[in-house]
Amino acid sequence: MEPLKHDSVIPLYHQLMERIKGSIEKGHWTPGDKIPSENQLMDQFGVSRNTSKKAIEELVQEGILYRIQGKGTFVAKPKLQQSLMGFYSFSKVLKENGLNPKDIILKIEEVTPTSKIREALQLREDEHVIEMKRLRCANNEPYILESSFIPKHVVSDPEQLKKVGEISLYDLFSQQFNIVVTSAKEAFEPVLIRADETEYLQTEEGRPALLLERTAYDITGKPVEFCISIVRGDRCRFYTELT
Amino acid sequence: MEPLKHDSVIPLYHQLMERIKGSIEKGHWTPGDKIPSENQLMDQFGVSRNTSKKAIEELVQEGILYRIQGKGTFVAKPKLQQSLMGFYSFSKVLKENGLNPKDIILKIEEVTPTSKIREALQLREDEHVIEMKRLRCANNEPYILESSFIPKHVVSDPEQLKKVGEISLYDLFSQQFNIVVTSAKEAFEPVLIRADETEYLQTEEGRPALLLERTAYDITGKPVEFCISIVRGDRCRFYTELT
DNA sequence: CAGTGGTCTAGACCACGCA
DNA sequence: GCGTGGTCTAGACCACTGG
Repeated sequence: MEPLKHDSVIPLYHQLMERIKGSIEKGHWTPGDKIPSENQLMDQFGVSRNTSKKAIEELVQEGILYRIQGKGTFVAKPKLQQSLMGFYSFSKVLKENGLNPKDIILKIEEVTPTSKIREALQLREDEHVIEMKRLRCANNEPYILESSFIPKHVVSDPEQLKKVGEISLYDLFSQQFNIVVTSAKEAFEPVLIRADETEYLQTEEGRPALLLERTAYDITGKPVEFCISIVRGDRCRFYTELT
Repeated sequence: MEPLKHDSVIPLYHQLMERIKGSIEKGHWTPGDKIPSENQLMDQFGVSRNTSKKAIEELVQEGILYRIQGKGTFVAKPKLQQSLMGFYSFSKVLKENGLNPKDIILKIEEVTPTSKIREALQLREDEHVIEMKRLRCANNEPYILESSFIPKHVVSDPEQLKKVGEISLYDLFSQQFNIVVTSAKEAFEPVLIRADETEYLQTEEGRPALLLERTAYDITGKPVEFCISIVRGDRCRFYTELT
């Protein structure tokens, strides 16, 4: 391990943060693992304890680590898994109650991205993406029609994507492709159900729906998924709190 | 000013945070004011610079203060005023650009609340509310049709509500009724424009729109406003970030 | 230039979790 | 009892802002 640059314009604690994030990215440490203590980092990188502490505290602030007094510092689960766990990827969507979620994969194929998708995923002109189209159901009723676009270079084996029936897409990213989704941007607007969507969503043309666009980013800030969802308006209600 | 308790179980930086927050609450310092520097706080309260720094940094984290290197530390505006400022009350709604917002007041009158409104505002059976219905425009085009329901007991003089043309409702609450709105809950869902709304929103029946319901709370957690908005779907796009 | 916040060091004592 | 994180001190040098 290279030493930190003590004469750099980049603060030591910031360099140390990058090292720690790097180790998580590379998979040396995974969620739940204990990372070295403040004293160990201090010796290992030749900084004071306050500096190693500051690096850790910032990462705790970012939700990447968590600490337990007397025990140690640990790698946290990606935040998105906390809020987007299991079913939809949208933050606070829910229709109360214990839904029985189920996904039907409609297609998985390599496509040429539209310019909108290419821009969102920051792709070069010639790069392809994998499109996965899913119908997301709860209690065997369709709620969401969703297409995920994933840069081809992040999906080592598209066959693996079929597993999204069993585990969530972001768990799959982390386990199969070694990509941890840590943040996302969303935009949404109300729309009407289109004729070609009625078949899947089992509703009528012109009914209210929400169009949701999400771009998901890995720990380095690189976009790894662009997702377009049509959400049935009669079955979902969205909540937020402002504090 | 009493000294801090150096032998308390409560950390010094935490006590100092309380003192600073207290000074803001009591109005000694108001948004934009410069507060004492780290060195001044250090001398004044008999702590080390790192301790006064930590207190300030925590308050910056909470959004109560902000710092500018070389200039000083300043009191920030309340968070809700940052996100709900001026025009809509919804957090991240915007259609980019410099809108020229304008509200048209359609009516202000005392009404008997529906059970839904009574529940949201936690009212007794016999309590009345003031309804204020507004058409909210930008660049002279209607965007939002909005009804605010306010418990009668918080509005000492309904005439004052007419001022919402000039200042925001929450500024009015604070200045006229001495109520500081500090949090809110929102729920939204896609709907279709109804016939009776077309006249105001200058659009056609059946077009996509967003129905937004917001309950606003004062600093004690008491609900002070329930608001129902119809937002034109073709003119607004909503953004959120998940981090 | 003096004052501010930003970074960093080298110490210290404490409360907590665990063996 | 030892290692952990939590708090705290007393210094230091730096970059930035303003007069």
